[in-house]
Order: sequence, then structure tokens, then C-alpha cells
Amino acid sequence: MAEGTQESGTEKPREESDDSLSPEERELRARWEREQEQLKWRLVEGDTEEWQEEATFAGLQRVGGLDLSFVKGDEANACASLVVLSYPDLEVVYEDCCMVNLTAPYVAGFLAFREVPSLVEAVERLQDKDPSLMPQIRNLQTGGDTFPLVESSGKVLGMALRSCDKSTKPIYISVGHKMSLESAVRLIHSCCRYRVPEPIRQADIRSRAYIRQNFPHLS
DNA sequence: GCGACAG
DNA sequence: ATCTTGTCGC
Repeated sequence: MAEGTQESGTEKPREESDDSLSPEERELRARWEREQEQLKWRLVEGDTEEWQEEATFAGLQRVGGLDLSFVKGDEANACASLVVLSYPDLEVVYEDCCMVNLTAPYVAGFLAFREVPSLVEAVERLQDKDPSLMPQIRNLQTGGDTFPLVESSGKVLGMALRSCDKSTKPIYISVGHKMSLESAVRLIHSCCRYRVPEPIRQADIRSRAYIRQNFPHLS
């Protein structure tokens, strides 16, 4: 099962300077950097699934989308959502929204350490409830505008894509675990009704709706 | 003058 | 991330 394709951005390399950071923040950051180094070593690059070979992705039936939406003035409470869409129809066949309390702080460049644990829990809930709906690929919106498309070594890390016809603003795709960049671009493109890939878009819309419904704005 | 850091 | 409804265009 392939996983981890993500939308991300790119513009300029991240700075090395650690000027105004508290000791705690530096320690946390250092730990996360070490962990990333370990994870990087375990990353499986390239396609490993049969359906990735097919030009039409025949064999791919379920695509997952994950996202988090936050409560207005709250840094810790958010709604984690997991949606599963049929492929290639892109109809939502499963939805799970759940309030979570985040402990890890947001640090640019380390978003996964803050958000992924809650998303993994959502996937585990699905595994318990109905394994047959488990998506064969999971999409998450992350990334951003500040990491390079091309590594200093020259290795290509990501690609800009005009997801839908009349969209001036590109989205950025990067390789996923067990998925080549080429396949990722092709797949994401085929999942776009609008600029934002439908799985991610639905996850975002639904988690946001959940927040609005359960945390009505005051004043 | 603001922003310069992905969410 | 969040602050936001209707409106314009295809």
C-alpha cells in the first residue's frame, strides 16, 4: 500500500540560523531533526504497487485525504479528519471527524510532528471500524512554500503542477513513501476537480464544517 | 512600512 | 491554522 503523497510548496531554502529560539525549542528541534534523519533512511522511493504502473491507475479504488482544522483562538484543539474517496469517481465513501488535542508546537519544517499523530489515530480507527475501506493511498496537505524543488545535490524533490485548467497558481507535489514523483504528479492531477486535490479538499471542508458546527462563533 | 516560516 | 458573504465569471 502506497502512502504519503503530499501537496507541498517550494520557493526558497530554509535558513540555518537559530537566532531567537528558547532552549526548549532548540532541543525539540534538534530531536526532530535527528528523527527526520532516521525516517529519511527508511523512506522507500519509487513505485511498489501494481496500480501505479497502469496509465489509468487501474486497480486503484480508494484514495484517502487527511487534514486538520483549528478552533479559532485555540492553538491546541483541532478537528482531525480522514476521508476516503472512490477512484476514479472521487465520491466520498467514508468520513471521520474527531476533536484532538495537540501537544507538539508548530514549527515550520516539522509540521508532521505536530499533526501526523492525530491523523494516524484516524487511520487506526478506520482499521478497526472497516478495514475494507482502507485507502490504498493517503493524501495530505502539508509542505509549503519554502522548501526547494531541487535539492542542493541536484536531486529532484518535487514538481510544480497546474492542477486544473484555469488555475494560475500551481500546487507542488513531492514523492511519497512507495510512490515515485512521476506517479504522484499523475495521480494528484487525476484527483483534481478544482485546484486543491479532491481528497484533501474534502478533508479540509469537512473538518472545517465540524469546527463551525461544534464551536459556534460568539459576539 | 510590512514581511521575510510550510500549518 | 484563523478572520468571511456575496458575487463575478466560465
